[in-house]
Amino acid sequence: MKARTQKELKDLMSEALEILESSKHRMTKSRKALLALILEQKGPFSAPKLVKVLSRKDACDPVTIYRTLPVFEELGIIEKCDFSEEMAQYEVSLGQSQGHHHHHIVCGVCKKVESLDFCIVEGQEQILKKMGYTGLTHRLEFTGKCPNCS
Amino acid sequence: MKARTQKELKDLMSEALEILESSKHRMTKSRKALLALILEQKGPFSAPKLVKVLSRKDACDPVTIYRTLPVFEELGIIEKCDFSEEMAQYEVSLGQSQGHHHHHIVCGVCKKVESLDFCIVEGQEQILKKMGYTGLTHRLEFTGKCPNCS
DNA sequence: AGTATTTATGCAAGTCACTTGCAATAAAAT
DNA sequence: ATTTTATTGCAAGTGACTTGCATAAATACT
Repeated sequence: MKARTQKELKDLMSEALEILESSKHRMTKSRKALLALILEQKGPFSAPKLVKVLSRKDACDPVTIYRTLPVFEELGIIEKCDFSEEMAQYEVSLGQSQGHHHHHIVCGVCKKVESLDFCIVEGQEQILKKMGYTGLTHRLEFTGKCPNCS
Repeated sequence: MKARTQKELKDLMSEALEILESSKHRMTKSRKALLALILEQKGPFSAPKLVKVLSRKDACDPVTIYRTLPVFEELGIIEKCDFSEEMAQYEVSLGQSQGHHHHHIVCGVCKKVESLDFCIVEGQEQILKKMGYTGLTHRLEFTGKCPNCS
């Protein structure tokens, strides 16, 4: 994922502000800082990653970050993307990225994450439905060496 | 997965013993207990699950379990099955189960894990190969409500 | 069998991601 | 301006897992 332009950042930020306001949530200093950092992420991000940046700047406490991310998730500002490894990963779900079901491929060497825009798994869920399962979701992650590292 | 029969247990145990002996590894009391417990698991299992049983019996220290599982993994006795959630999960990779690529579905309610013996993802990896990726593997996990919980 | 060699174990302590309780603070609402 | 209520930060805790190190127990050696 490429960096967002200034305009995109501004738009996404006000989109997020609106969501916060129109729910019973408050827009605080910490949340502004967190939101700004989240929006400038080039790819998926984890809580510890945000913690490192924000507590260095003394912008907000780690606990606040861990408590705010689920709030943002609930409001649809970010969503968990489950190429799980050892910690929770999120990505922005505002703007054009909204609601777009996709998977990732992670390079085992440089750890770069690339989003794939195709998914052929959904068809497979039909089989599970026939088996009696309901409310199906899935998580698919590819790992390999990216062209650069191969 | 159904429970293994006495005979299967015996066979798998001696298969494991052989592997241990033919490498430079020692067969100790702790490892015997751990191995026995692992083989009688009906489905995937985690370190903490084994810890609970074995340290209650005073059969072996938690640390030993955490140190032994990677050894067993390296020897091909067990393998990680990555419907990751919050902790590492393993399953036996000896006997008929050997090398059989498959995925799981986890019931979000009762947490029951079922193994699926189909996989249509491998074809999708071709696309990634064309993109220049090498050494591809993938991890696919389904979540839903099982027939009982639906 | 008895001893040397080397692997494996157990304990204590530490790390890392994440959570919880609670009093203090700061946003909205009035 | 003051009340109301959401939010924050600190301290402490949890759970999975790791590391260092001295002791114990397997295998190898004589």
